[in-house]
Amino acid sequence: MARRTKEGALATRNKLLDAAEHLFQSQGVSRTSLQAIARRAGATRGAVYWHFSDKAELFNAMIERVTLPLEAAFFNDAQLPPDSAPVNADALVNIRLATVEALSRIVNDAQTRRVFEVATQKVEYVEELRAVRQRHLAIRQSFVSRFEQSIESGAQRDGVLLLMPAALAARGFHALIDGLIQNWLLDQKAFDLLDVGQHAMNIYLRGLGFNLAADEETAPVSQPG
Amino acid sequence: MARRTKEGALATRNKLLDAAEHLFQSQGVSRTSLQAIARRAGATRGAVYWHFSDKAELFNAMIERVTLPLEAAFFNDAQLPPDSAPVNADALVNIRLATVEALSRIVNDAQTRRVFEVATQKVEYVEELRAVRQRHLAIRQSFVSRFEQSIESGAQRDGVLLLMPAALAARGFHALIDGLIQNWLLDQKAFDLLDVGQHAMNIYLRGLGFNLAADEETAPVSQPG
DNA sequence: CAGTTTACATACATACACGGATGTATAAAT
DNA sequence: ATTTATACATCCGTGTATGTATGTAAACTG
Repeated sequence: MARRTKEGALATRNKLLDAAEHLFQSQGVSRTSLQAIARRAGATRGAVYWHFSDKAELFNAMIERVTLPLEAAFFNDAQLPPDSAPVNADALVNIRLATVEALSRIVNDAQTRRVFEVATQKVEYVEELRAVRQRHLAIRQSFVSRFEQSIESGAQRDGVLLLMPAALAARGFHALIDGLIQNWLLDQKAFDLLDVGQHAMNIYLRGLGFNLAADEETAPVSQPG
Repeated sequence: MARRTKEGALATRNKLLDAAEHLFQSQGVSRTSLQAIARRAGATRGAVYWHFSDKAELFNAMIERVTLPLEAAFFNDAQLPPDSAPVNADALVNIRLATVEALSRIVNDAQTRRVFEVATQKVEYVEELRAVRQRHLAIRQSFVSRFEQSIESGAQRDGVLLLMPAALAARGFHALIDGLIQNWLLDQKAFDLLDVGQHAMNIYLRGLGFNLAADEETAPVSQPG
């Protein structure tokens, strides 16, 4: 066979990535051959090598297919149009909403969950995947920076005296969320990610010095009845 | 050559595990052959197969060589002899001390750090390593349970009204510490694990409702001058 | 409609890794 | 002093992954 059409080619590409997701999840990345990926996608290794230069690039594409939209959502929702509430200065609320939405997506979207599981448990981050690691670190840094800004501006707005430099507080906040996600992915029925996530987040912010009593109702979204 | 002596055999075994640690760290578990491990240890695959049935068992032995003493230290230090202070009822202080010591060990002991790095970044948790995963989950659960008890008893002792069920609060606490460790391992010069760890821990506990002002001096250990 | 490019499929050459079989020198038991 | 089990070393057969080279039909181009 050969070239079907440009849309057909893109469909093939997506099928390959779909197959990779599932196989990586069940067998791990290193034990999954390109042959197996191609077979599951109803194609051959020829198709794989046409779309991707090697397994590392395929892996990278698989990750980005999920994380790019997720990052966009995060950075858009975080600076959402201040039409719902005039308090657009309260960056802390934005962060909390965005965090809840991220947790929610991990819980509810199977593909996101699958890819996260692969990225955290089913792959070895060695030299070959240096690019992925670098990107991961960069994204993490941008998250932490955003947290830092939000915490700092929130503290100034509310006249809160932070008990810890904002930069370090942001590290802790990120680690808390990240740790919850990773632990939940390891044993998904051990606890309710949404529930524990929201509570823990509020506890941490309260411990930082914020008084969340006022907007307490804002945080537990997705339960408006 | 052949049987040197029982001590010699144990030395060989340890050399094999040492070699495995370093090779796993730099190349990942799956890309490291038993042949390479043997070579680095100054032995051959024969020695490997004598001491371990396969790579999974070798990996498991490598993990346990570090985690078994660490667990013992944690569960001993946590219920340390109440001679230094008569307040042995304050389980919260014990937990905080044990946590700081654990972080400290990760920062200061190269071998512990190495094995943690392998366990979190350089291995794929697939069927073959189910035993390791099960053990990991069990240990985590015992940690969380201990946290839960400490939080609950601490709250009762201090008359603190917890803003969250102790079981969930413990999940959050564990996720915070675990997340900090994992993030630090990913980029060890991004922040100071001891510093951020202690601050974040105190912030979280304060957010839970505890007033740590009294024993605040107890927490920032390892800085007595 | 002929040529070119695209989107794959097929075939092959190379390269290891694994596990098991077998060999063997030495320590320990008798 | 034998015997025996131990602690390895060496060799080999088999399976399988990777990368590349080449074949080819369909789509696009002019």
